[in-house]
Amino acid sequence: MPTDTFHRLPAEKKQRIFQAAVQEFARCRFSEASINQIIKQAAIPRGSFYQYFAGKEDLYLYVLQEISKEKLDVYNGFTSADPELSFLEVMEQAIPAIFVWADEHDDYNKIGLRMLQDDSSFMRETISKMSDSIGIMYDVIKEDQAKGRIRRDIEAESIVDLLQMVSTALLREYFDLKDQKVVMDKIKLYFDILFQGLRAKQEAGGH
Amino acid sequence: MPTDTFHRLPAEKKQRIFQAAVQEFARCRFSEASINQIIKQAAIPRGSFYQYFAGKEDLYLYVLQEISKEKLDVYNGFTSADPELSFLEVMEQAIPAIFVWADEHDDYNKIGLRMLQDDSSFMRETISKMSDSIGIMYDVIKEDQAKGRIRRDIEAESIVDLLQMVSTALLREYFDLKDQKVVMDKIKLYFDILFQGLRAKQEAGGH
DNA sequence: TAAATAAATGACACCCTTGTCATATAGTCT
DNA sequence: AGACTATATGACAAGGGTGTCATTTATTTA
Repeated sequence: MPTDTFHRLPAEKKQRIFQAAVQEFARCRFSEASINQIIKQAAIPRGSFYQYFAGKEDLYLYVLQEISKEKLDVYNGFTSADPELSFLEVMEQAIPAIFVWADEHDDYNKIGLRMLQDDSSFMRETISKMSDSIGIMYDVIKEDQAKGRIRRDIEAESIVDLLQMVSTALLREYFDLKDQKVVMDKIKLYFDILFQGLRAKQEAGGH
Repeated sequence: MPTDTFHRLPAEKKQRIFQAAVQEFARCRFSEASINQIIKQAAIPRGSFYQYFAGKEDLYLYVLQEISKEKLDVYNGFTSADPELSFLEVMEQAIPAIFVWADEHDDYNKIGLRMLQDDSSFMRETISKMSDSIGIMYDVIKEDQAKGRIRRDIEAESIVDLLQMVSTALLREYFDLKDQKVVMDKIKLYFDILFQGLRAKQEAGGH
């Protein structure tokens, strides 16, 4: 919750500060991010910063909030696809698209990864408050389980958790590694293994 | 490579410094670890530290080296098991044991996890130099593939990579979370899914 | 226009960390 | 003991970061 003063600022200045913050939070973890760097980059004096934000936490939450607004649209785009497709099919289609999108928002995704690298109590709380957007997956998975497309002996919650684990690790590599093509291949392969492990067993062994 | 002076130190003092370093590197990432804290904890004066080590990197590598020595014995214990068991069976048996061992070496494992949280160039180099111990798994997996117990359409390298990904994520949770029993259950379940996805398809659908 | 309210600004005090270095102390060798 | 080498030690300078506050500059309101 930035100050009223901040909200009253001309859009250009607000944007300049937002950009500087995004850049800094993408550069390094929250705990290591420096207000000094941000105000230097945004070209605002030290005193002004504290007139706009209570501190680093305040700015960070503002940045996340702004990014969430943009992200929401993208999520909606994926979920409102053909409802006849199974969860696994949707995922198979969505994964490349998600990574393409991630490519175009390098800074935002870096911030997301940095969140996972930081284990301060502030970040734990922040992360736990953010993980709402995944809820959408549950229903689709449960439906597939009802239709006998996905193993019923595993809770949908666990499936989401495992998929998230692997996704996160892959996303991390995607940004760390030079050769992103290699990671794309990994993604296809590893999800194939996971899906194979998740698929309900067929009566007759189809080959 | 600590100084000769350090090596000539009485064992008790060396141990005191090592312990203090382990504690600090378990407390936080390398980049955030403070020499000040270490010398305070080890109760040695500032000047002495720089008489023993070139700097933080030097101390860190020394600590890793000492830990590696201890770790090696444990790895050997696991790998010299019954050679008749398949890789998946060995893993299923080893996983609980590994986590029990991890429990007893909380500090060392925290250090390991902190390594993954740190993406300085120093840490990247250090990590890449350390990942030798996994090589043992390849052979076992390849053998299982030859025997038709594991899918042949996936390279052993990839399998190790995927298993490591999930293991790392689980290990992280294991130490972050209060309720470690929950994570143990996750471990069983997720590896079950992975193994299911890795298992070579049988001709007739058993059950 | 004068008074009052809002915003901008940067010097300052304070905290933490790192690496160095001159000096003091201990140990060894002739 | 005298000389010479090996250790120990903590004060210090330098660098970076944070939050505050008295003061200046705009803006608005009466």
